[in-house]
Amino acid sequence: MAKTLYVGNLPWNTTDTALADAFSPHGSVISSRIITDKETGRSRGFGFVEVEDADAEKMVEAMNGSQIAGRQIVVNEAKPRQD
DNA sequence: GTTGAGCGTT
Repeated sequence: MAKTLYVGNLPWNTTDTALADAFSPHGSVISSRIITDKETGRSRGFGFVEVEDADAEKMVEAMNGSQIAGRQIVVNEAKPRQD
């Protein structure tokens, strides 16, 4: 089982690996992805991190308001994209 | 070489 976490307010140079590296010590990270613009190919400044269901709540509590690359980030449970 | 609220693709 896994849950998707929405991560916003990320620096432009943040990568999916940086997200996984930042969330890994706080719980089990299944996968991580940074959303990039389809037209420009550049980072949109936010991404998604898939983590274990049991750790999802802890990840949000631990990482929400935290800082990545010197910038404060926003962490929430992502809206269900598909049922 | 820019920007800053917002929820993504196979």
